[in-house]
This record gives sequence, C-alpha cells and structure tokens, in this order.
Amino acid sequence: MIGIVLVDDHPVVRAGLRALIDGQADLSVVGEADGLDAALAVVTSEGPDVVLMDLSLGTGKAGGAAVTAALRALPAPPEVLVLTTYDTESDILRALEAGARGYLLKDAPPDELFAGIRATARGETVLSPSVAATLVRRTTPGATTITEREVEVLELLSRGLGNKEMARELFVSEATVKSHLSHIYTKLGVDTRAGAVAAAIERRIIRT
Amino acid sequence: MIGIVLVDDHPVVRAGLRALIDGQADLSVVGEADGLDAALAVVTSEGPDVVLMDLSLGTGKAGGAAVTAALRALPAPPEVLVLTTYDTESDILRALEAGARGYLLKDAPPDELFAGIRATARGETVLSPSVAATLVRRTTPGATTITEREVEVLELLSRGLGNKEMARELFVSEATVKSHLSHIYTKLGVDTRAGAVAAAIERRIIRT
DNA sequence: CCCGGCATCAGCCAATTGGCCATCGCGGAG
DNA sequence: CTCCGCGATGGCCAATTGGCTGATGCCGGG
Repeated sequence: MIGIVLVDDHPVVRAGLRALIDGQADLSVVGEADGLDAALAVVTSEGPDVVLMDLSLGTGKAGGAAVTAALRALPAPPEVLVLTTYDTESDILRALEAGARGYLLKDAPPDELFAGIRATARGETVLSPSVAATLVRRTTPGATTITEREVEVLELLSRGLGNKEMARELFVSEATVKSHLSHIYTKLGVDTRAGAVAAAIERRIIRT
Repeated sequence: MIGIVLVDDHPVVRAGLRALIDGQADLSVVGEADGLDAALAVVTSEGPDVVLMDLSLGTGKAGGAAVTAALRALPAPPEVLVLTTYDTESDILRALEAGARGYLLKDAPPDELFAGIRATARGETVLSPSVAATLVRRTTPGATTITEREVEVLELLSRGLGNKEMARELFVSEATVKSHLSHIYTKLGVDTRAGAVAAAIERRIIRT
C-alpha cells in the first residue's frame, strides 16, 4: 500500500485527487495540507511514501518548490511528485532542483496520474510528455539561459521603464541596458520590448 | 434534488467536485463534460438544474464564456454557475454577459460552493466576495473598458509587432493603430508598449 | 435631435529604440 | 595559462515610438 499526502491549497482539487486515488486498491491518501506548515506537520506525522505537490500554492505564498525543498530536507524525506497546471520552463527546473521526483500536468488522465504515483514510489522519475519535451528543448539548442541580470532587466521592462530609467535603477549606463536587452531579444527570439515581456511571462521567467 | 452537470477539462477537478457534491443530500451530479460539444450533449440529454462551468477550458479552445452562451441559447437553458481560478477583470464580464448566474472562485471553501449551487438553482445571483469587489471597482471609477479593437491591438502587441505591422494586420492605417495604443495606455495606466503588455496579461485581458 | 464613445485617419516633432561594432575586467573551464 | 561567457561601456545611425491637436463617419442613449 502506497501512502500519499496531498499538498494543494484548493479544496476541490484535494477532494478530486482523494476521490480518484482512493478508487485504487494499492493507493491510499493518508493526509492533506494546504500550505508549507501543514505539509511539514502531516508529512512528519504520517510518513507518506509519496507527496503530491501543487506547484502554484496560493498567490504569492511559499511556492511548491519551496515546500518541496523543505520536505526533502526532512530526516526520512518522502518522494515528491509535482502536479501542476502549467508546463512552462522555470517552474519545472526549480521543482526538480528542489528534489522533486517527477512532474505531471493536472489535466493528465487519471491513469497517467496513478502510474506516475506508483513509479514515483518506486523512486523512478516521471515527466509528462509535454514537460519532457520542454526540458529537452531547453537543454538542447542554444538553451534559453537568461542570466540573473537579464531577469532584472525583464522585470523593470514589464513595469514599462525606459532604458534610461532602467539604467538608473540598476546603477549602470544606458548602453549596458541596451546590451542586456539585445541579448534578451536573441535568447527569447523576439525583437521588441513588448514581445520580450510577453515571452518572459509565458515562460515564467517573470511573473505579473 | 438539484441536478448538476460539471463542465471542466480537468479530470481531477471534475472528480473533486463530484466527490464534494455527492456528499450533499440535496445535490446530485448528473453528468460531466470536458468541452463545448460534450457539454451541449449532456445538458440536452440530462436537463440539469445547474451547470458548473470552468472558465478556463483548456488552452486556446472555446472558452467557458462561449460554452455558457451556447448553453443559455438552448430551449430550456440551465442556470450556469461559473467556477474559476482567477478573479481578474475581463473574464467575469464576458461570463456574466454570456448569461452566467454567478461566479465563484475555485479555492472557495466547499460550504460556499454548496450554498452557491443552491442559490443558483433558485435563480439567485452569486458572486465571490473578491469578484464582487472587482466588479464594483470596475464600474465605479473611470472603468477600464478596453474595447474589442483595443484587445486585438494588445494581442498583436504581445506578439511584438510594430505599429506598421499591426496596421497591415488590422487593415487600418498606422495612425489608427497609434490612436488605439494611446487609448490603451491611458486605460491601463501605462505609457509604453512593454508596460501595456504586462498590464494586459496581469488583468487577463489577453492570455499568453 | 444632439452628444458621447468608438474607430478611423493626418501631420508634426522630440525622444526612444534597436542594430551593429568594438572594448574591457573578471572568474571559471579546459 | 588561455579561452569563453557575463556584465559593463562607448559610439553611430536609421527606424520606431509616443505625445499632441484635430477631424470624420457611425451608432446608440437620453
């Protein structure tokens, strides 16, 4: 019997997962949590085999990646299977770096979900096809390696600042800002600031 | 007994709603659908009292607002209660205009959900507190009434097009595009294209 | 019937942007 | 030790953008 803890701040989603999972003979939900603290408490007390983790915990709160890291830091850490709505870049990486075993999309059919849970319990890595594809795309070519500084520029950009203002904000010259922007354009495959903002938001490089 | 049909493309969410609702003596889920066609089919065959509608149906597909409109156009239309993750502007309006009775957030506690369903079945209007607040905010001041045409411009803008390209795309002159942009800037409270894209995405006027 | 909002278009002008090229210091990988 | 990537900078120049004023046609509400 595989013991599972659900971490998601949506009661509806928790109920859905519980209903689906409890229909499986070899799976059992042993606890639920809606945030970081509750997750730590229930995981330490129940010692589940697998934690199903929603990445987009609430708005602005400690993200699923942070909770994942916290859980993996426990003495006998559970395997973590991330379950989320989006399949866009940076979240995936952060979650996997935080120690998640796998990554499934919420709109995955139940069968895929069950298989993923069992595989995770066995210590295998599970990735949604589209997620895997994204990862491959990401590591294969020039790899969209937006540097930290470039992210800063993108954030200011999304606030509508001009080059001069960004320069002031970042304590660099306008030329430098332009340089960063040029790099951003090539990396994101766009050639305007507006396009860069949209691309950055879409790939979750920045959030709104 | 109130008959309910669930329209949501996430199996997990459907299962969750079904599990929660079936725990209520006076509520019963009589059907599920994951898209426009299925929704029309199951609603005509089951004649539910209330339809629980997810607004963000899939990516790019016919949105929940469209499905709502289609359902309300049926001979004996069911009451529609929109259930969604976000409480940001434009979606709400579109759904209500499409004939939805009310609007609840997915992270609402189950009790609120049940109460909402019963109220909707009685023909009452239900709005999540935050949604109601948003509506008030929206109608009170200058009201961010982005016109349809302006949304088109914003979409092209987010794809990084220049004024000239947008003009070609929209079959108007460059001057017209600039005019639309100026209006957009004042309405969104920004003064650059990049800022406009970010603001538009944040308020869910456009999606990525 | 008039007014306001929407969409359309025009011209002017200053400021900003984006492309391109070249340089420099620094720290890590080979 | 050398090469490479990142961050920072300078300059040049054409194209684009954004602000402003003003005007027209159409439609719907008061």
